[in-house]
Amino acid sequence: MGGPGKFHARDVNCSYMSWSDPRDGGSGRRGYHHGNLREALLDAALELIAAKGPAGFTVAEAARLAGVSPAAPYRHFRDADALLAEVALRGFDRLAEALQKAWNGGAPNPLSAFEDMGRAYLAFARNEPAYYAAMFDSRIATEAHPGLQASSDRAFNVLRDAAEVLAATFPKERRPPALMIALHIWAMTHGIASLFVRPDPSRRKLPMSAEDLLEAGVLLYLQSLNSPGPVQR
Amino acid sequence: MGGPGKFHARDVNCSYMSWSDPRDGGSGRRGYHHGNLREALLDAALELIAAKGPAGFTVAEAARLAGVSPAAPYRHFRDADALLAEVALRGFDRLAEALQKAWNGGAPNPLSAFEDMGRAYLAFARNEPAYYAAMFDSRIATEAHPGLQASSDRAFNVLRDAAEVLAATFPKERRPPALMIALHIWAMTHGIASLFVRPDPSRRKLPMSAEDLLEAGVLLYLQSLNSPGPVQR
DNA sequence: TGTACATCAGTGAACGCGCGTTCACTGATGTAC
DNA sequence: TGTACATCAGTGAACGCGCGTTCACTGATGTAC
Repeated sequence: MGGPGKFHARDVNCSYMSWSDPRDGGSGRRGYHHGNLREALLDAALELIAAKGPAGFTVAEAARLAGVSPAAPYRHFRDADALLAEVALRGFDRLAEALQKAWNGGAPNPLSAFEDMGRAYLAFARNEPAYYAAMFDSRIATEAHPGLQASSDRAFNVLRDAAEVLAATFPKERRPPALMIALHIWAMTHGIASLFVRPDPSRRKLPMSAEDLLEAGVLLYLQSLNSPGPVQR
Repeated sequence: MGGPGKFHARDVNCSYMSWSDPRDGGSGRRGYHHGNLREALLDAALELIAAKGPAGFTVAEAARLAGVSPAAPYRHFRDADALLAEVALRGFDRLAEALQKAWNGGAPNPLSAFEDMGRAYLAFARNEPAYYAAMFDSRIATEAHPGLQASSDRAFNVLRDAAEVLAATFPKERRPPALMIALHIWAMTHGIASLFVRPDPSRRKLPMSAEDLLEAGVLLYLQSLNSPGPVQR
């Protein structure tokens, strides 16, 4: 497995720079103190989750990946769940950031910005399966870890705010609440991401690109907001 | 934990009758041969998954629940994954059955039958979390276990056939393919079920009933199929 | 009806393994004076 | 600038545990004759 030294940061995320202690001159050796163990453990957890699913992560192996004794992680995390919860929290932050960036203030226009957000969600599921699994698959109870709920809400609120702007472009009569629109779009997007996109053993095949499927679905859904009346039976 | 004897069938599923060997006169004792070990192991797996998630299931504990030595399961399943795959397969069969029943041949009319199917999907996620987790959450690769893919397809085809019938009730011009409709509805339903319905530690709160959310979403989506033209910007 | 035999489901002991967590400890860091 | 000391991050050995899997076995079942 990749790279020199005992660490395996590889393509896990962007905090590679923090893996080697700045004080060791970049040689890869370190002294008694790791210097960045907390970050290193979070990176190791990501790598393990990506490789074996959220259940395949263990504190002992994360410590080994970080080149540290099995007792060391307990200086930074109360237990395995606390570490996983922190991974999930950071995942929500990254997702919120990605969605925010894709929405881009509603430019060039709310609809296409909205579609961009959907694509960003799928891209996140595809490119960050470890975060995605920690956020949605895992044994972590959202309520049990303070901050996690807030972080999750922050990500959803990006979607909700966008839905608010988008909804305002549609005729007012019979328009459903923006919150509901946001929930529908989230559910469809999340369903597509979970069933067809994330690189999991249980991923399903799809006779078209997931992006196209989502775009068509969102367009059809939103089209109804222009529709004059209720569906006819 | 419940009930007399060493077995814990409880409310796991309907095969309770098979737990006690018919040859022991219902006393709960059994001889050297279990008589229904395969079924008992599947039931035990369901119970364990329900209690601790798909990762919390182990062959040894399933054997213990079934009142049998840890080596016995290997007479019936090659390994733990084979057992889990069988659980998933049966889950798809049960889901297909539930959807078929809810669809009820499209009666009383395609739209309301379609809505009933959606509710049946949510009910399945709510009431059979163990099956649901084994089917969608797990480490089981659909392709690796013959029959599993077919079983999964069978369930989806119920939805697809229904979409076919439903689509035929809408104006033909600009109507998307029934397969696509089915995928959109599946994704939205699955998203709602996964995020808001299944009783998991990571379930989210919802400001309305999941059933109402889904019904509104499906109605809005289908409404667009009556709509005269593409969405206006 | 009885007997010999093949089949096969379950036994129980054993193996090596990795886990989570604890503990008293130790070595590095940084700060007060 | 130097020294004493508090703080704290990481050590390494140990614990008890449960796991998956194997093995030669044994007892029950059913079948041939």
